[in-house]
Amino acid sequence: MSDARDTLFRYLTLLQLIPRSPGRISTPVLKEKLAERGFHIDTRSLQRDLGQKLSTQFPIGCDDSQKPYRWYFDRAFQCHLPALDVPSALTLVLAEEYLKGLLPPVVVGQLTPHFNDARQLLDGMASNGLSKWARCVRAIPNGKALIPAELDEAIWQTVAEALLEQKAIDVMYLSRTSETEKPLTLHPQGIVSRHSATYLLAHVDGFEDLRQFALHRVKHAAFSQRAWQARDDFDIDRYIQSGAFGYRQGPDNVVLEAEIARPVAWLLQETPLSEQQTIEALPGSQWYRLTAQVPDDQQTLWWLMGMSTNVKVLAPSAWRETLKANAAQVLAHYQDTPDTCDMH
Amino acid sequence: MSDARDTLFRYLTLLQLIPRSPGRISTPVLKEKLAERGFHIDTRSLQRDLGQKLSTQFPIGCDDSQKPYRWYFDRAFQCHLPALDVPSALTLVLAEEYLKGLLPPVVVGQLTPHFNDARQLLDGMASNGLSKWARCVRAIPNGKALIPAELDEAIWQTVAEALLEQKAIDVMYLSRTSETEKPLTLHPQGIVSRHSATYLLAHVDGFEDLRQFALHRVKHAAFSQRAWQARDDFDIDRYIQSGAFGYRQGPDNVVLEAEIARPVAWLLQETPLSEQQTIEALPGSQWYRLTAQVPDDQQTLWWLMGMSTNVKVLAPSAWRETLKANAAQVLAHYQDTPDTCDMH
DNA sequence: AGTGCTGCGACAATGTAAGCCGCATAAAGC
DNA sequence: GCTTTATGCGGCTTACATTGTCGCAGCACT
Repeated sequence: MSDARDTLFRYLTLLQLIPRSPGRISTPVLKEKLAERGFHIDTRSLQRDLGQKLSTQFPIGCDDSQKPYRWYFDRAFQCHLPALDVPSALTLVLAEEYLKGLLPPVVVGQLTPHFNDARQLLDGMASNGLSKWARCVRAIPNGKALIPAELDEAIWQTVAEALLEQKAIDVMYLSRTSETEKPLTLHPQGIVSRHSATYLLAHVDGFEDLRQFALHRVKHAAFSQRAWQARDDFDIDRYIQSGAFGYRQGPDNVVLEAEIARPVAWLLQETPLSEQQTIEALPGSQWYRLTAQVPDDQQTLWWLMGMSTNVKVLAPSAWRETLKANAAQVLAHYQDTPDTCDMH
Repeated sequence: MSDARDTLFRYLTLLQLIPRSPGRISTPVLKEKLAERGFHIDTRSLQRDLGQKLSTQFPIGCDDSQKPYRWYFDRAFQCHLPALDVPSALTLVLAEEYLKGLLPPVVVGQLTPHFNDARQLLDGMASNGLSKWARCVRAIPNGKALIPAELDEAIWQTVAEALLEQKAIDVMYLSRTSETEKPLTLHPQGIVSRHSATYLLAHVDGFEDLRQFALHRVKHAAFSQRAWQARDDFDIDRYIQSGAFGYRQGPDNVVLEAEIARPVAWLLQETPLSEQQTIEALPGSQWYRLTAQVPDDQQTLWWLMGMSTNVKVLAPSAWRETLKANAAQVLAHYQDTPDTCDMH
């Protein structure tokens, strides 16, 4: 774009081209990339920019162990333009609280520079006003927080890049059934993060069918020589709804009718089950009548199950039956084995 | 800090001082803030920087309806130094997918410039390689996603700022019980986001006890004249664990023992319930034996309830009894009202 | 040893930044 | 209605910064 001889803008472009610390970029490559963007400058100028101007003002490092020097940004550095405002910073902190329970630590770690920036800003305020933000913001996750699966940082990076740049990858995969590591060549098609585990959707080289690979069972990943095989008919939403992750779901919504206890009524008034939802008080009791259009999926059924005695489902009858059968089965479980092991 | 006469650095500082669009900053104020940071420049230079240099290269606007001109950044603009890498961008997209179901739209909206940045980067890649990132990344939330409560942007901003800068606020609050709006003066102490609703912990002016205020029931908020009342004995974690959000929890962990079905065993092997967890196959069946140290809280109990027939709890006996009683009660519910309304 | 790549110091020509001044405009005060 | 004050803006000048060029020095590879 701009071939304006603006030095400021060239500096900024330069700063944007230097990757964060695990990454590196060499001087000649930088020169080339700058040229691509319309900055045709002499190598010497670039060297001066890096070595004398930028590296004195920014946390920029230089790996001079090999001759085309490699430049990189400090791992923790982050700078936003415009600067973060207070509400945004607080939102970031909240977001981090939530995400820590949802994504593998490494993946959240990918964003630490951003979160650090927010924390720094809030800490800075704290030093004046003494508001200890860390002590006044919490996120309570939805449902039981399982511990996110461990995941190697390099693997996440490789897989993410392969998926987006449409490359095939060679992996060592620890099969769930056989407990042995197998080398595979995969053609990534999608990533699904469910609860606390993250899965790669891909098909194995030479095969046509799509399979799921838990990322934390990938032990090694590298870009492959093989060309990436496309599947243009692939639709991730259709794939998920087809039941691949245990969330089989009818194509249409169903109308849920139920009687709900007062606390549940309050909850649903504030955070509704769906856009179409009505709640009416049932005269002469603490109960309410709920009607809502909800998806016909496992999630909703689980939610109803968790509400246990606080919700009486009236329709659809299939759910009613499922819940009833479930309760009967659970009860049977516990009556089969009487409480001989009571430890009280 | 740096009184280095570096123009680049001054430009950057300047850019950081200009707020995003709802915000505005006037030229004299900018001059003052720059001086605070060690940049003592002539007003004329500042004017030139803004009007001729920056505003041609950046999406910066100027409100010249009143005489000290007011400057602001384009609402959607975001620039990171160093630029986002591909894995980070993908992580941001994933994070947004999750957060959309967890935080009020307005709060997530606070971060849209960040997410936009990521999307832009990925879109840029797509135009080359045609990898439609939007079609290959999904997050499946944990548990039933209720619709996050509506919340006004200005209210979130006011509350966040008040909390962090320790100011009291005047609000109009829609009481849950009386259905009427009441004016209150609050002294914010904390924010808790639970599931899809966000609560302000504060005490009412003149009272000592802490109360929760659902942010979506706050209809109006403004900074108050009154001085903020501190409560230095306040500990948000203790407050939550004391049961304030329906998550009463014993102080100690308990040892959960249970028999679990094969799919659950797989799930827990990948995303454990806790750090201390063992799973052993039970010979001659598809069942496994689980032992885990878990917190004694409602969440865990709910999770067990949701697993229904796939988990048979052996200990602690209190949970066993609870689950059993629950099942009995649910069953009773449905048998009280026989299936006369079956619609099949 | 020769060749090519890279980094670096020096230098001169060019370009630019920034203070200063004066003028124009608009709002506030008398 | 006129002055005062605050701000924006164009132009001028100078000191200073930027940048291409050159020469030299390591270093790797041949």
